[in-house]
Amino acid sequence: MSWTEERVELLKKMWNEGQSASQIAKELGGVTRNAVIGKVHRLGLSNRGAATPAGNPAPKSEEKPAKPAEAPRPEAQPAPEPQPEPAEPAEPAMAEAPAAEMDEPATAPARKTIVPAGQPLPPQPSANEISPEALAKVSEVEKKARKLTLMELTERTCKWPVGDPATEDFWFCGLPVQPGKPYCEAHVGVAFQPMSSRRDRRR
DNA sequence: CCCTGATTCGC
DNA sequence: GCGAATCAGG
Repeated sequence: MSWTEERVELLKKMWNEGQSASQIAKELGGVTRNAVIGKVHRLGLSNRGAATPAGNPAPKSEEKPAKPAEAPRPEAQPAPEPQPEPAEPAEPAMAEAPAAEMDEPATAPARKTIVPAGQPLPPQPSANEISPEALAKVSEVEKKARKLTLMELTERTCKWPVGDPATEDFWFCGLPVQPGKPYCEAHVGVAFQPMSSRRDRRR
């Protein structure tokens, strides 16, 4: 494979979108993440987002230059979602091991709830007594989600479903999973409850 | 272990 | 110019 203009453009686009080199490499195909990084450097766009092409008095601190507004107001609207029904809350918190491996692509908590696709969002973590923080983190992370389809999921992509499976507006988080877990950090936070207020199971 | 980008250097 | 190997870090 060679760096055609199209490929370079896609590279630039994705790089500036904040995609990682490996993700870009996968997307392009035929190249490794090293190739991507190498190209990125040769193109001279190593510091993405921080558009400092022409001799600009580079900012001394580098943090999140490409993030204009994002003030996590803990009291602004951590409001998750109104639960339509008591439904199924989170995931099996079990002990520690949620029966990890299943070669099935469908390892997600996808509920086949027959909800009248109107506006309720059943598969969400439904606000329980989970840390409002964790919930806020989830809604925040969903913006950065890779929005993968079922087939795009791998052993290392977060399998948290977002949206209504009955509509087109459905996808999987897809962010890097927490090693050993089926979800990314944010979703692990809501999926595995600290096992409190969970004793309704009086077997 | 998984991942990230950065650099080097033979090709 | 290219990218594998390596480095440095999370």
